[in-house]
Amino acid sequence: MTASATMASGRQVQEDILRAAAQCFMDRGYAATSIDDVARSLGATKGRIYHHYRSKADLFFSVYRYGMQMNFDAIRPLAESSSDVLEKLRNMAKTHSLAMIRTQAFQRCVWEGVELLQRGATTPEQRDALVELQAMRDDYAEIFRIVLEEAKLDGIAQYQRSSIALQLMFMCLNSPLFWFRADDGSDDETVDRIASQCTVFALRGLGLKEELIADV
Amino acid sequence: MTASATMASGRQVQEDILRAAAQCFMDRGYAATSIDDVARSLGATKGRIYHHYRSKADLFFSVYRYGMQMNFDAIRPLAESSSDVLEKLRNMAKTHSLAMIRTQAFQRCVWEGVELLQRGATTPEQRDALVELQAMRDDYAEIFRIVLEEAKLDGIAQYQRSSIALQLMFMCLNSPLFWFRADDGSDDETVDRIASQCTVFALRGLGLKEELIADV
DNA sequence: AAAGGAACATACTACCGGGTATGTTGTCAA
DNA sequence: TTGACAACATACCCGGTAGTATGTTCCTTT
Repeated sequence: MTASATMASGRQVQEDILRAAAQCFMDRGYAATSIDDVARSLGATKGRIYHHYRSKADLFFSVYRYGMQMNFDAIRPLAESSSDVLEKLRNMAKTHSLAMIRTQAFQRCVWEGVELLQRGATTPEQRDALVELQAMRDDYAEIFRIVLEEAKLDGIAQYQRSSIALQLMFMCLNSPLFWFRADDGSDDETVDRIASQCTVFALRGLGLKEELIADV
Repeated sequence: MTASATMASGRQVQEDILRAAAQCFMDRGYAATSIDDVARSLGATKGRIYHHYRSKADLFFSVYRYGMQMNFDAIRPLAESSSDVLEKLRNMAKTHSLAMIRTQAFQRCVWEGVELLQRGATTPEQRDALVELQAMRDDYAEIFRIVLEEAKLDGIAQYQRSSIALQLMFMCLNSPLFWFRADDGSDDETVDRIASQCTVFALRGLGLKEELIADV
């Protein structure tokens, strides 16, 4: 009983740290965030964090992984559903955009993690960790790419280079990451409207006809 | 003669520093870039840079301003032309996207500058400088917004909230900033094709009919 | 109840990077 | 020719930060 309570609170502590870290990394960026910042936002000190994570990079990577895991959990059931391509594409796009808003801090860390790899991650171990996370992210994008190609074959979507089309679609769906502020109008209604407009824009961009998008 | 030569080389030196700084800031981000990095990439030392710029922030802001100036120079003549709305919108969008690719390093700094302001810029003076630059950027976006609203009134474009539509359009046009690599296929042909696809995607997203986009 | 360890806090080190103070060299004007 | 200044390079200072080493407290297990 006490053991399970301890374990549960142990997990809770980890999640608290991840959440605080995600927020700090979003607010100031990876390089400009100090471990002390994260600890202070928890009302704690370094010791707390270094007890659970080996380094600043390790903490950041955990945030990255956690964010990607949430994305997979949200999208995989939709991708594996038996809906037709159109329905699948619309659902996945909308769900992804909603996830970007709802888990903004984590997804901003994912974004910066991608940039960290594009640049030169310092140590080789960090590079290895980033490469693995990047592979996770590529797998996620691959789910969308497959649906996209199928939509193109069905004549629903039209685009030239599929890699660029994928990038552009994600740019639209991810867009709220960069300008959405959680404090102003963060009721579900508003959030849904924002995600809708982003999704419609993305699907239009992919060449979907207006009547196929109307109810998004 | 020698005086003008000195002045000219003086300007050249400034531009060299700005270019090197833009590249470094793009490669590693503002916080992770040291003045020594910039100096080293110039085959020089700190002294060279601090002789021309008062601080790291000042250097960064100069890169920001220089990048925005290039954007204005490219877009203003188009916005002031007597073309109809459709032609104006297409030209401006395509030109902007091309500029993002061609002056990538500077535009990445503009992007990060916007983020720096959204976050809390340290000193008040830095904040003031960033606010002024942000105003410059808002003025630039305003040029596009006006054309957009006109296009909507003409029934050419369709969207809900114009602020979000503007964001989404820029996200698409700016997209190459984040995945384009200058080293691979950087011939004009390829660059033009990329900008085209981004522009088509953006215009579609804004609700333009297919026949109005065909020749972009 | 005693020992061992989990879960931290505190105190410290080492280094890096922004900024400055000072030295050096070439150029130009009087 | 000389002094003054531009255009740097060199040497140095110092604050901040990642990481570590060492307490301290409480809980759990036997």
